Amino acid sequence: MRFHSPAIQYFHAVRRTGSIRAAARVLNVASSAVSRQILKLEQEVGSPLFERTPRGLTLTTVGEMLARHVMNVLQDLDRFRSDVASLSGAWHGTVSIACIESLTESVLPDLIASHRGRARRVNFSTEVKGSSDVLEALSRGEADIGIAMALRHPPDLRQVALKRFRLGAVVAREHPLARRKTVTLAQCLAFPAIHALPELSIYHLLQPLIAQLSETPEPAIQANSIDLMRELAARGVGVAFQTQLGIGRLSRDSQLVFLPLDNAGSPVWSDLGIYVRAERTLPAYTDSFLQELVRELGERERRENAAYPPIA
Amino acid sequence: MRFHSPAIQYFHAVRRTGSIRAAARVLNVASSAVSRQILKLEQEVGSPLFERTPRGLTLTTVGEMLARHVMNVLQDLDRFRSDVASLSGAWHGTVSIACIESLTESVLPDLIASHRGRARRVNFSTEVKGSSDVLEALSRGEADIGIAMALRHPPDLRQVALKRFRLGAVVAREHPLARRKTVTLAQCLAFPAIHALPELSIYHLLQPLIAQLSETPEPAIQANSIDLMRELAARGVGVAFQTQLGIGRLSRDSQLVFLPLDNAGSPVWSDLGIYVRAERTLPAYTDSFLQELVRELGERERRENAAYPPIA
DNA sequence: ATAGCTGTTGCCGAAACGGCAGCAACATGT
DNA sequence: ACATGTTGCTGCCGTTTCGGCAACAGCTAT
Repeated sequence: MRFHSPAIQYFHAVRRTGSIRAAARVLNVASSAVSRQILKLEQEVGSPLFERTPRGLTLTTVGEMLARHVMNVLQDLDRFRSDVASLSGAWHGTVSIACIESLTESVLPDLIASHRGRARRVNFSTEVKGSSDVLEALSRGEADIGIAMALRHPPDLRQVALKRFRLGAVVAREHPLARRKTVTLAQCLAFPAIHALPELSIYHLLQPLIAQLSETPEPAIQANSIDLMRELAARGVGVAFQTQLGIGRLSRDSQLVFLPLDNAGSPVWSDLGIYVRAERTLPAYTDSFLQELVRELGERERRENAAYPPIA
Repeated sequence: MRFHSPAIQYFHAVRRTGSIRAAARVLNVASSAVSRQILKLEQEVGSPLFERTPRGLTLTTVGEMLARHVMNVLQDLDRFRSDVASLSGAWHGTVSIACIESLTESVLPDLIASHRGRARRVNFSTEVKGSSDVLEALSRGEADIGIAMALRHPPDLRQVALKRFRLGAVVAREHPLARRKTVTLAQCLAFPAIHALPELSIYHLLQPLIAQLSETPEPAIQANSIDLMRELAARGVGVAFQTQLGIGRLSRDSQLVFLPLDNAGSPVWSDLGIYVRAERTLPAYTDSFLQELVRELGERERRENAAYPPIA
């Protein structure tokens, strides 16, 4: 099923690989063929699409516009294909997800497992990144669904849902704070703290609050892995900070305790956004998973906010 | 600028014309070429796209799916072209509008005239239809922007805005009712009435209300032209019904009087919707006009509802 | 200088495309 | 009933486009 002109597909490959010869290898054709199609395209558009550098090719402004068009075309072709396939009962395809680390402990594996229980022939491709990288991967068409901290998102992305989770301190069961219901940041920082590095968005949530405190002790440990921070907290090394999403199972085993943060009487929210390319219609199997994802996150938001009601 | 394979464009032409030979005439190619491209497409998709009848070709289910894809591709290509053109300062293109008759008296001509005053090279193509035909033309890709009574719209259309206007009686200045501020339907029907035929949506707004009345006299005149109905009312033939949108200028000249309907103490609303194909990104020049249209209709809605405040 | 990478360009065979004329199937009008 | 107009489809054949091979110039790193 290859109705679109080779120029379109070659251009797409060159954009992804950043090189004509690399694109030719991926496409299993000679590099000269790719080169010629690109030159033909540039002639038809009337303007260069790439800047030629000794190391490869970079998109020009017009090139980026064409890239957007080509992405729309190819993604919609995918959708068409899946529509035709599902007409004859074949419900299969690959859902590509880019998300931040908080989802990997419980939300995402639970959802994927249960979804595959029902739809065996839907495959998944997941990639864990920082929030801004998630959005970028989505913009570049490298993922279908993105889950990231809800920052300002570029206009070519659509925020499907926005869920708020309370940020809290995470400590081992034996920790002195563990018996409390909520904690303030100052109370936490009286103990050794495990802080996120700036590449994690938790850093940007907590930093302004920490800056307001009169006394800011040196962090005992800094890390860029939610997983590592959680395990450190479980071993009693110190107080870590994250949403309860990231410690679901361990919390159930009662090794870890989650204490929602109390910031001068109000909660500290961590906003999670679900994103999709705006100029796109998702294939049915992808949309189906997206709906479940939104529902599940909404359910977790409801449960957690019921378990930890707003501070009066 | 013809990057897309001939198969795509030929298919599009065949879908529009409903015939291979007619498509060939439009495309300035031999019918055999078109026939072969369609056959090739069907072979690649693995399923027939058209049903062959002695009179021409009709889309199959798969064909409609492909038509949707092809429409997305070609409309997005248009947008890409306009994006590239506007990069070099050339802001031109054609805005295609399908709308109901109420807009033709004042709203649309005013807007188009003022828009062309600022952007001389943006052309317009307008087509007046019934509400459901407007939506259908939009779905088929025959128009960019649709304005219609806000009925249930198909899922492939997006309602950009929804504005409510009061339905009222329209009478000549000398009419006995002309001195009133508002009128009830019963009061109107005491006089000869000019009714809309079922093909106009006003019919479907008024019919349920008329059915509730104990006494329903025969309509003096039935018509399917807003324009004609207005002119008849101006000549004192009877009472016509419409929103004030349709009688803007004549009302200013005081030949006609608009009397908002009072239905048991509450207004009778006529909802106007502005629609766009959902799976589509509009070219910049089209979007610009759309914004103005929404703003202008919002402004009229505000002004009219201020002039005729809700019945206490 | 050598080796490795980049994109581009002649040359040539292969594949795709399009035009012409003719086919069968069906509808319409005399 | 017959002629004439459709419709889409199919050999045949020339033209255009595409792709592979090999060679080239430009640049980088060793």
